Amino acid sequence: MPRVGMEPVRRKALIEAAVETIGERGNLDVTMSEIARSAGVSPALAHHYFGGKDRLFLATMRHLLAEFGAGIRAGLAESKTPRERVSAVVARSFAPEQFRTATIAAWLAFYVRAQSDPEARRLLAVYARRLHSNLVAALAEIVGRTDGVRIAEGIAAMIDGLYIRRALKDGPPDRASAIALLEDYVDTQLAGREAAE
Amino acid sequence: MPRVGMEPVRRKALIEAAVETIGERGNLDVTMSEIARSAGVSPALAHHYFGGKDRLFLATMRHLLAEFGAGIRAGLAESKTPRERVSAVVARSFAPEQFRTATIAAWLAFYVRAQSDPEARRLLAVYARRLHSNLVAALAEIVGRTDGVRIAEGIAAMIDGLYIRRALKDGPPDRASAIALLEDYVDTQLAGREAAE
DNA sequence: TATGCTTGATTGACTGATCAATCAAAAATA
DNA sequence: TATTTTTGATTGATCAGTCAATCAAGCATA
Repeated sequence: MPRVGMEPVRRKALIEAAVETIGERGNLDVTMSEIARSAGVSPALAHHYFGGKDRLFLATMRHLLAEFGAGIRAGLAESKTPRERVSAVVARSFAPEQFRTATIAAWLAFYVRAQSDPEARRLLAVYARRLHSNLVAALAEIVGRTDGVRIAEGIAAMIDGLYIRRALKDGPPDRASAIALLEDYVDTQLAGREAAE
Repeated sequence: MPRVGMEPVRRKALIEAAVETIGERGNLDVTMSEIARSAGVSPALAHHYFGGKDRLFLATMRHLLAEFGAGIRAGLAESKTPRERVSAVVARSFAPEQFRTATIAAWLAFYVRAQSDPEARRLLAVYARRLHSNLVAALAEIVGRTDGVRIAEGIAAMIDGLYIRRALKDGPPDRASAIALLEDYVDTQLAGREAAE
């Protein structure tokens, strides 16, 4: 088995196995053995490459955050107007890879983790801040900074709320209705503010 | 020590200790010993009265849900108009007893629990359904059933989102701004819909 | 009023299982 | 042979749950 250059392959396999295992279980009470087995390696190897369970979890969070961030950036890149950028953030937040049952469950589990793990908390705070500033930047061009900040908070709260509520439902996630609810919020808010200017 | 009639006293103390302990830790990885110590009794007594950790957790959830439900009912009782009832639900959702750091953390932990524990899931589903039907009943009187259902979903998502986001912040919860964001959502939505009728 | 019985309350000590982490050694490649 | 990859076996710690024993308060009886 041991060919040279296996490290990045194994790291990736273990991280993806962690997402799946956590997603299936719905929480972080998964063992290193389970994750390793799902990745097709021994538990000892997982320790070898990540140094411990905590660090495997953090690496998994970073992976999820990086994917999410890449999606947002791609969406922003192909948008022309500020209004389109808002829609892009919303749409990418519910992109199929993100709004999957396993991914949603993992996000939720990591939110809880952030309550007690400062590094996990810091990572989530970074994500929240970026999302917020992207939204504010776009919204401020339409309705000014003050209202932009408020609407951005409403959008962010609604996105997170739809995620957490989704975690309690059965069946496949309904992306379309989530996006529709958000778009309706944005439209209604912008209509009200523009009229008030 | 052992006076008769201690059972209800101890049950209550243990449940409240569970909320505090879970709230401090931020997750459900608390031991029976910790909860029992915080309640001032031995771990064995906690097992004696609740039969196990799982059932203590479920009893704790029921306690939280019952308090929440009582708050909502009280708010509805003192409201006259449908619009007031919506505001009452919002305000009571962020009532000081509910929107406390420890309580919020416990809610979040129980949301995760519901991913793997069917009974926990059932309890949360009951709460969600009641909240939804209360909101829809009030909103339908103002904008009709179709829009009422949609706005109710938006409100519920935003409430849950503000809870989960609150869990990541430091310092005391800011109830006022949470309520303001929700009220703004409701006002803007109702204005748009009424105008469209 | 004193005596002893019953019952609920309470605990300390123990057990069995689980799991993260370690390490020395094996296996495969370069 | 030297290096990287990989694992089996082991350890040490943690905890939920159990159980037999203790303790205090009421209750009945004499």
